[in-house]
Amino acid sequence: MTPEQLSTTIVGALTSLSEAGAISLPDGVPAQVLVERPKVKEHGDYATNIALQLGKKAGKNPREFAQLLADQLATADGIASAEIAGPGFLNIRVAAGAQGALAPQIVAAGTSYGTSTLYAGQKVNLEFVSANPTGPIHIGGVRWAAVGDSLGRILTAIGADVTREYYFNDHGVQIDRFARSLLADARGEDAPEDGYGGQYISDIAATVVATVPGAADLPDDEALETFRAQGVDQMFTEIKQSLHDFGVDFDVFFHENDLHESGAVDRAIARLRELGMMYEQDDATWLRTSDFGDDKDRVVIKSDGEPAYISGDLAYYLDKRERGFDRCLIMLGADHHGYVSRMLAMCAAFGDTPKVNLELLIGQLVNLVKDGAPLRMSKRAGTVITLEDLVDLIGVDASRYALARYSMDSTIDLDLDLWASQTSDNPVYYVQYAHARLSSIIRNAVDLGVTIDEATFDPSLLAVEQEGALLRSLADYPKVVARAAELREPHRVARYLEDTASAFHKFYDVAHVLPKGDEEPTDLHRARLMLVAATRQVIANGLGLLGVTAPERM
RNA sequence: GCCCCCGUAGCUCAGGGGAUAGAGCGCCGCCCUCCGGAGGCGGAAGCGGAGGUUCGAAUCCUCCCGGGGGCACCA
Repeated sequence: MTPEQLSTTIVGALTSLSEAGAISLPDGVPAQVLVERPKVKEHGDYATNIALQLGKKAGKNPREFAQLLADQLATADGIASAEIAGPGFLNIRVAAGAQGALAPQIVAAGTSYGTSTLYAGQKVNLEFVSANPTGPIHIGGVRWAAVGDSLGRILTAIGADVTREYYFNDHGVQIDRFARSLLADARGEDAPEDGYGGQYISDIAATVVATVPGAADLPDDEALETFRAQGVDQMFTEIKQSLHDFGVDFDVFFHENDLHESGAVDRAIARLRELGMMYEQDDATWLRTSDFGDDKDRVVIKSDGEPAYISGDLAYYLDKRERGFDRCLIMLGADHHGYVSRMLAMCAAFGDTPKVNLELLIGQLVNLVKDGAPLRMSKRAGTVITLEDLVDLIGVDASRYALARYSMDSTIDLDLDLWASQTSDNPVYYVQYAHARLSSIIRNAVDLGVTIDEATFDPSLLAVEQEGALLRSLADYPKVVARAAELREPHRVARYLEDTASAFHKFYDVAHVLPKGDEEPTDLHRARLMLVAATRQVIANGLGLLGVTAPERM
């Protein structure tokens, strides 16, 4: 009995009551009802507020309505009891057998447990990181790498066809500054005033010189072009490698340059012109974004005839839509939130639906704390902490978990001493430890001759309170995944895993799974082992969605 | 000045309009003849403030006070 099944059961009961004329629902019987887990265990396994919601509409007081529903539910399969509480809550207890039946289902489903078809057939483009190749990925980008990749996994789990995309800005003045910085370094000159600093500039400059001997001695124009092309290439290779080592692989690296060279920018502008969304003023060409909620209109072609930055965004968005993406998601840092309204307006100007065809996910910044003080300087980049710095300090698993564990709406302070601790308590180890412990039990079971078999499994044996609690936690998983996907909130998966790990430890504390000493394996041992196997599967699946390893041993 | 995010336990953060607001860390006190004590149990401790909507608000709305980040014919 999962919450979804319970919801269906309640809908069935409402239907019966309605058909029997016991209640009259002006709006009809709802397709599903909210079933939640009470905070207080005395309130039962599940609770629903449906009587509070429908009572008034049905012309009855909520408690009276709840009583009718409770009586009807009492006859339903899998329901042990239904009691009215407070103003009209219905507290429901599920029969032990109905609850335990989930365990073998999870084991049979394996890695597919928790997946669904909510987004089946939807093509989703997920753009994240997209850092300029002028330096290593810094801590802000790392958050999007962790969260974005996890979100991609979660959306895939609900059936979406996800493309991870990195918008590679190789077009503008940032790149020029980068090239000039490299050249200056290679020539032993001071870095340009507006240039990039840090050891990595020297490293890359040296690599360029090694690849193209004499590059620094070329005439300025040629030298700059060589350092630009080679440097961007080097930097980008490095970025891809670090992301790959971080477990993040993109399907598409999209070059901004291509938009300009292919005429895509011109086409996008022409399209908007046809739609009547453009006008000329002060020798510039403007897009009417203020018609769609933006503060003011935006210049698309500057008075000098050059395209403004937004022109690339227009073309890029149109390109994604033409590639067949129903939903374009873009993850940006809080320092870019100013773009949101103009981007959504741009989407509307094309005749699309903002927040459906185009969604901008804004995430807040990350501060790192070590030894109680903010950590700012990188060994290699000098100015900011990089992805490699973070991985060196706490490892890939802890990095990904730590960054994905918090709501993106929160500015977070990561205590590196906590996340680096491998022997002390630390949320990622708490969850991984549970997985290792579960794996260990399963290993030992083999030695002791305890086997799980769906045919002989008796769900009613899982009657201890902690077993029920753990089963209910496992039953929550599909909904947690669906909700994390729909809200674009991967942190829900991490929090769920912590709750489930806790439920497991509580179970483990009171229920011995394997035979002690010379004891012969019993049905109870086998039933509990089934629960252990199901729990291990769920935790492994959840960690997989976060891109964190599920260790068999630690 | 305008816009976005945040303000919940000593710290870092969860909390789909529901009942007695949770977790980890830290602090105090307990629990190992047996499957991994990297665990479990108990305790102290909290929704920035004021109004409003609602049967019911940490959650929705308004204002105020704090903190962070943005407001180019830059990219």
